[in-house]
Amino acid sequence: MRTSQYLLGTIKETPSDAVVISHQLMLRAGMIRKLASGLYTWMPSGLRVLRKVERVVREEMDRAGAQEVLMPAVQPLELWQESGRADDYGPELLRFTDRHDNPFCLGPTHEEVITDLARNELHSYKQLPATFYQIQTKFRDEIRPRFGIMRSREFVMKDAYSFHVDMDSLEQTYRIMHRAYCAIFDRLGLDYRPVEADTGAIGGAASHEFHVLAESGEDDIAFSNQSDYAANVELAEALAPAVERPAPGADMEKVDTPKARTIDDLVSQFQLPIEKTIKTLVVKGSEEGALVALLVRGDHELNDVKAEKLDAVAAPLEFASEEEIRATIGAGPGSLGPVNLPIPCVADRGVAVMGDFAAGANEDGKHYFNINWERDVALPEVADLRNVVEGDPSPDGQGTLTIKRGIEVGHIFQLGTKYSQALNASVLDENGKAVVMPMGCYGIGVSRVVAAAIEQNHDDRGIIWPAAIAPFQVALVPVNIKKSPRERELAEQLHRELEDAGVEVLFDDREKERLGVKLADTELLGIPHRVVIAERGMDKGTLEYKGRTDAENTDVPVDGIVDFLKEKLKA
RNA sequence: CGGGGUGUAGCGCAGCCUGGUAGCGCGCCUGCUUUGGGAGCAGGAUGUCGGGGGUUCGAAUCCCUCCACCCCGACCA
Repeated sequence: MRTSQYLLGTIKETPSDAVVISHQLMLRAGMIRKLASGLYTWMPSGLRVLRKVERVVREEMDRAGAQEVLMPAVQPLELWQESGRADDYGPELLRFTDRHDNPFCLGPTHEEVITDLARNELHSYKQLPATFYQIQTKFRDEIRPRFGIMRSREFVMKDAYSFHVDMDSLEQTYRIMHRAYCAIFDRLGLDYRPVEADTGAIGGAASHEFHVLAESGEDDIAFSNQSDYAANVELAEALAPAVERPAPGADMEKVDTPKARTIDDLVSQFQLPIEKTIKTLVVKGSEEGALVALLVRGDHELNDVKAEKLDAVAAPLEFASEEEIRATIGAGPGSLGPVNLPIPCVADRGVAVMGDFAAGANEDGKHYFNINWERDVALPEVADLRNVVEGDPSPDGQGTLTIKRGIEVGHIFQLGTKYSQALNASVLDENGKAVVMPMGCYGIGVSRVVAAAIEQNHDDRGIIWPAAIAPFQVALVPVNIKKSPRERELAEQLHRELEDAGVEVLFDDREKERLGVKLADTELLGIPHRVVIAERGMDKGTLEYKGRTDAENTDVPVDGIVDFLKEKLKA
């Protein structure tokens, strides 16, 4: 490929509305352009990367025995009514009608369509298990698209669905898919973790998310430093502390704290250790109008997924307003605590082992210090309520937890019969009896993988592509093709030889650009290998090679360069 | 959806407060020079100042309205 004939589209200045690095670099490198909020055009170099990710995914899905299909992006809303999701999907599902006034939607996912296919095509247990996948454009009308391709409204996804006679078969395929996903992300060259995930409203037996580790990720991932344990922080269990509750020390006292409305105020104004304070969070109860207080240590955070699971607490979790709190407790937020609290209360496991701690007195501007359970107030129901923090013991008993940010790029799920039941997708088993097929579903955000790869692999000059997904393998850069016929001739010849050898090469044949511009462009685009053709080296019979992450140039003999590069590409 | 912000040349921005016919840098086009890390000089093209309405002799600027885009949204107890 010749740069002079290629829509490179690199830009020097960073567009002002891009906040994450992958978005900035994709725009600057000319990979994408925005059409509207959450909608992007893939430019030539970006599409090359996207296609490479697709290829790896396709190869591994095929290898895992899945069959590729392609379903329509537009779906009859009728199917969604049949599954019951038309009502609970909400405005993320873009709906519209055709000219006959029939309702349709743009597919955010394809459970309904594939299950419809399965009920029409699968009739016998002998056809099972069967796994179908597609790589296709999805649309979700996100409330707030952001971070470029990372959270866009239209995006490319690989979605797969498996059908089974029984749960054993589903589990088996699930394990195969788990392995296939690991193979995919290994090949893509990404630092990732499969983590246990919330099975959410759908229930189901098991679910794993695949996260690419990167600072800009939107999820917190906790994993053990000594075992394979990894889980979304939403899910990671905070074990009960191994220590006993200490015996009470000082007497409880009521203290005037007029200027302490937050834990931070309290800690700084009264020199209290933060681990000796309690936050009292008031949320709506599951019964109409009821409030429930949740207690976590001052330095801990409430985990709303855990809180929501409590019987007494309303789901989804909703915090009480200041007015509601005042009306029932008689004091405002900032002065709440477990002593003399007129509403039910649940304490975090960590709170249950505290002694001589401080909390609000349920009177404005007053706190109790040196509270002790049982002596001053009965110990309420105890539950795991908080987010795990770095250094907590791993829930599997091995090692301690590290927490890192992750970008969710894959999610696999044992669905069970939610959709097959609703759409009546069943087969006859070996006894001639109809069984509703348990299903699995398996997604990879293909376009998001591209952004995640950049988040994880870049420097101040631009993108550093993993070998498997670089848009080009080699950049061929003559210093001054206009002035030097020798350089031009050699460049043309190498270009031919490399292409004949099956190497994907970007030949920078622009006459008007200076060397610096050409080098900066190849670095911004992240091409892994670069060969500079210069008269200076040609006099000695050498070319200059530099890997994208190399500190120094390497001189390579002209007649050995093709083999040299082939060797590099093999590694 | 709530809160905040921004819309001026292809891109990044100034001008707006204090109304008087629109500017800078980059990019683009032409020519000459230059050529080992984002060149120099000279010349040139490009704007419904987001849309609509209003105030005014006169509106990018003031007022109303609509739209688009961006940012933030338990962490406070």
